[in-house]
Amino acid sequence: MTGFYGEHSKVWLSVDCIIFGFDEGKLKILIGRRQMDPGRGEWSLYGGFVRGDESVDDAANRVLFDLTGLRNLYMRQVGAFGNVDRDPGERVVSIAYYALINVKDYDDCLRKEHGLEWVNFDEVPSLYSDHNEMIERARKLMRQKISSEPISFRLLPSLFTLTQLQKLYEAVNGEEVDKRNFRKRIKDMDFIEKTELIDKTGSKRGAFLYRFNKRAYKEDPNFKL
Amino acid sequence: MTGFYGEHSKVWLSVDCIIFGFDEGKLKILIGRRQMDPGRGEWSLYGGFVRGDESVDDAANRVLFDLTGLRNLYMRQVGAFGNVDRDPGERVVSIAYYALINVKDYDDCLRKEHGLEWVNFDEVPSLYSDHNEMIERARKLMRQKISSEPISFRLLPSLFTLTQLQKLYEAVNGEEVDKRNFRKRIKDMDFIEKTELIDKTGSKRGAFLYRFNKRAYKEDPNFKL
DNA sequence: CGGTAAGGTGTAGAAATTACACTTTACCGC
DNA sequence: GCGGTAAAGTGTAATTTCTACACCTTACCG
Repeated sequence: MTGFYGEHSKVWLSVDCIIFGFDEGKLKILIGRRQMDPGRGEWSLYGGFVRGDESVDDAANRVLFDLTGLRNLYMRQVGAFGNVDRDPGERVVSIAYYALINVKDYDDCLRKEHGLEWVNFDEVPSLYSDHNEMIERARKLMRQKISSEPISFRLLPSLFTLTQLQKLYEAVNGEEVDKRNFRKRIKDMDFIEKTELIDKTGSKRGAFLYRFNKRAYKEDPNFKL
Repeated sequence: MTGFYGEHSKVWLSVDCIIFGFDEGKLKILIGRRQMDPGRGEWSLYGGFVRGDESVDDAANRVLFDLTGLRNLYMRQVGAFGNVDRDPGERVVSIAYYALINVKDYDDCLRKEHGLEWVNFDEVPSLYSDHNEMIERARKLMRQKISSEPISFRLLPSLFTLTQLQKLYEAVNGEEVDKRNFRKRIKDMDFIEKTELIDKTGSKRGAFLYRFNKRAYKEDPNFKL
C-alpha cells in the first residue's frame, strides 16, 4: 500500500523451467550449457524472459512450448528467486516452474537443437547461479504433489505397467516400497484401469498395461500413493 | 538460456504480505484501505516495492518490520502473481508472503497508524486486484505447514494453554477435534512442555500453561498435529 | 452453598499400515 | 526340448494408528 511507481524499482523478470522426466527407472531433468553471458558454458536450466504482454504463467508456457513443442504440460510454480546478485550481470528476478513430461513424447531432435541433456536428478552437476536451489525446491514440491494427486501419469506413457509406476514412485521418494502393498493401493483406485494389453519389453513373461482414466478420477478423486 | 537483457521486459516488483494472527478463537489477517491510486480506498493487503539493493525476501522483511516493528517473524513465500493486468495502472508483478504474528506482540497504535484492521479470515471482504487469490493460496500453504512443523507457536503467546492451542488448530483447519485425542498427541511431543504456571483468564478453574521448547524440538523434531 | 463453565483424564473398537515368500510365465541358450 | 532366469503376480496376519466416546474436578460467582 505504501510505495510508489518509480523507475528505480524495475527489474528484469525471467522464468526458469525444471523439466522432470522418468526413464530407465530414474528421475531426470533437462539441463543444458548456457549460451549467453554471463555464465556462458555453465550447466543451466532452460529459461527465458517475461515479455510485457504476457503473464508470468504464460511466459513459462511459452518457454516450455518453445522447448518441447508440447502444449498442456503439467506445470506448477516453484517460486520467485530474487537475490540481488543472483545474476552476475544485471538484476534479474526469476520465477521457477517445474513441468512433467513423458520422455517419449519429447522429440529428441528438438532436444539436441536446444543443446539439452537428460541427467539423473541425483547426479545433477553444479548449475549456474541459484539453479541448484531451484531444482531442490521443485523436487520437494513435486514429491508432495505426486503422492496426493494423480500427476505421476504425466511422466509415463499413457499405457504403463504397475512395475513402471512403482519404480517411478521409488525414484521420486528415494525409497523402495513393497510390491504387494503398492499394488493393493492401486487396486483401491478404480480410475487406474487394467487393460487387456500386455507389455513384453520389460520382461519375458509380459505385464499387463494400465491406464489412468481421468473421467473416472473426477467422479471419485481419491488419490493416495 | 535464450532471451536477452532488454528494457521492454522490465517490470515493477512488489511484495504483498498476508499477516496471520489468532485472537478470540479466530484466525485473522491484517488488511487496510489502499492509500494510493489505482484502487485507492479498496480493501487491500499491505505491501511495498522491491528496491534495487535488496533481495525479494529482504523487501518482504523490510515491509513486515515497517508494519509491525517486529524482527524474525516466521515468513514464507506464497508465490509470484504475474497477470499482465493485475494492477490496473502499470505492470506490477507481486511476490506474496505470509507471516505469523502473535497478536499481542503487535503494538495497536502502530496498527492504527497504518490504518490496518484485523479481520476474521472467513469474513474477508473483496480485496484489491488478486489479493483474495493470494490469501487463499497463503492459507493452503500455512495449513499444510502448521500440521507438520511447529509454527503454531508463532501465533500464540510464549505461554499458552492446551485449549488455546487446540482452538488454533480448529480455526486453521476449519473443523473441531476431540479434546482427549488432541491432548494425547501433545503428550507425545516432549518439546511441548507443561509449566507450573496457571492461566486464570480463560476459566474459573484455571489451566496449566505450556511452552514450546525449541532446543528440545531440534533434538527430536517429530511434529504432527 | 448450589450453579456454572472450563479443565482434565482412559479405554476399546475400527481402520490403516506393514512385513513377509512363493508360484507363474515365457524367453533364452545350450 | 529342457533347464535356467528374470520379472509378474498374488494373500494373510501382526502391528500401529486413529477414532469414538463420558464423567469427574475445580474455583469462581451470585
